[in-house]
Amino acid sequence: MLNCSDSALIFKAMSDETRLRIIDMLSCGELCACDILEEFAITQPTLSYHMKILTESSLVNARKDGAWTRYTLNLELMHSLMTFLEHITSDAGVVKNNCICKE
Amino acid sequence: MLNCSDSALIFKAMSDETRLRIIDMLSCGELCACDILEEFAITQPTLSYHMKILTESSLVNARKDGAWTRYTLNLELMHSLMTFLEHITSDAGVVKNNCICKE
DNA sequence: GAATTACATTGACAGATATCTATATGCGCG
DNA sequence: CGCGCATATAGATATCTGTCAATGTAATTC
Repeated sequence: MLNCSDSALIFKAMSDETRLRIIDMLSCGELCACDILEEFAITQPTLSYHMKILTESSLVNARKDGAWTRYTLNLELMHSLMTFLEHITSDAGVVKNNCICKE
Repeated sequence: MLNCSDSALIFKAMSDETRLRIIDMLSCGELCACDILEEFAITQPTLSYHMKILTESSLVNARKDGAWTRYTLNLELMHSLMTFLEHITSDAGVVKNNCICKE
């Protein structure tokens, strides 16, 4: 189960429109950086920077294939994130030992 | 339905551990700033800054009650956000006209 | 009405972020 | 090997973020 600290880092990775659109694209299947780059008005190093943030947060998996880097969405983590959201929005409380309503 | 631009702003508001813990606390019910402040090792102006980010993103509603400001969670927006997450992780694609898998 | 409580605003500042240009790395091919 | 393509890294820079101390504002209480 994700905690608030881990989730904050994941949400930070998702706090950029470009990166959300990349996630949306990857939901359709594996893509290489050059496929993604075509869809945006950004330079190649900027995309590389965004992909690094997405992979370091584990939201996206990277796989080397010759000269290409193939990216896929980490659906498992996305689902964990949705579970986390359900918990912090219900009075179950993720931070059970810290939630003042439990005192 | 939320788009990537709106959602990015909401995720930015959620990209901080303190703010996630505040959301978790509010899932138990209405709280005033002083109740929340007690749970953190931050100063009152810093909490005020975080509450402003949460309310401006519409994740949290603020209500004046005499000297107190009472905060509640905007569950409707949280649910919209979960729906958005489900969409960008399925090949339905939020950015339908932009998703390269549709070309 | 003076003191206290609850909260917001301001100004300062260190550190993080997003972007670019320039350059490096590493693979495949002729 | 040497060239071109795909991607990463480095360096520079402008802007944004989170935090604090100090101060302001408005309601409450005595």
